Amino acid sequence: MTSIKIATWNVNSVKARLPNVLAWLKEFAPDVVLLQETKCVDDAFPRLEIEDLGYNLALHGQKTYNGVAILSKSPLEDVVPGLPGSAEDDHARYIEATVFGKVRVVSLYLPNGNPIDTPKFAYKLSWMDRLKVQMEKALATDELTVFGGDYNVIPTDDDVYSPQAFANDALTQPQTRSRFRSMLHLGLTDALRAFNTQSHLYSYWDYQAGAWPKDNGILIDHILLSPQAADRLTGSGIDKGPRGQEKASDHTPVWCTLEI
DNA sequence: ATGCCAGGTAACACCTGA
Repeated sequence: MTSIKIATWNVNSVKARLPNVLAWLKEFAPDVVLLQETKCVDDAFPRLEIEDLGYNLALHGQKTYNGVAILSKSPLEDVVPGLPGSAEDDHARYIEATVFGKVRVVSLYLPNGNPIDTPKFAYKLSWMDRLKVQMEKALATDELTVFGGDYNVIPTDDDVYSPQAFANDALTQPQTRSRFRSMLHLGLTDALRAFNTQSHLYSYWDYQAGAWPKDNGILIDHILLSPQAADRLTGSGIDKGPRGQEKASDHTPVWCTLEI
């Protein structure tokens, strides 16, 4: 048996965050990393610096916005970029690959959806519907599957410092939350919650208004596991270290460990 | 509530984020 540590982190530009990312990879030593908001095309990705630390890469980037990636200390197999289900969706928000020869991992960046009275919210909801279809397909196999990323979903009012402040936000709407719950009801396990049941655990703190020192955060980065993966789950948590560093991303990594 | 910070693009302002 081998233990692997899988983490998801929205880095808010991999180029601007490169020193932070490299320092964290060395210190935290994850085996698999799911990145979001890399904000650069694949040719501009800081490939060599990360490969020097022993990682293989699967990239699905775009200019300025979005962009997802998978880093793995194992080779990456059967890489598939893009979320199926819409020909006109050109956002780089989804990539999947097999790592360690047996674990199917997905790095996803679910649309924010604000403001809720615009097509952006409809796009978010339809993207969630398409994601659920992918999850159903994965569950129809017997693979160990890990869906990690920035879901842009605050699952409950216990996952936000001020429910009132987010009452009209796309991240807390009933349509958003019901879709997230329906993913769990497929039989997926929330890796963080399997080992951490206390309320007010956060993975994101706004840059503005002193949100970090005041701990005014929200929990929006999640790792959902297929039953076969959940059977191998041995631990999980949030690594708040990176959020306190200079030039930090506004998100911090969420992680889990699997015995495979 | 908006856009108080941050990043990117492009150009010395504007868009997006959550």
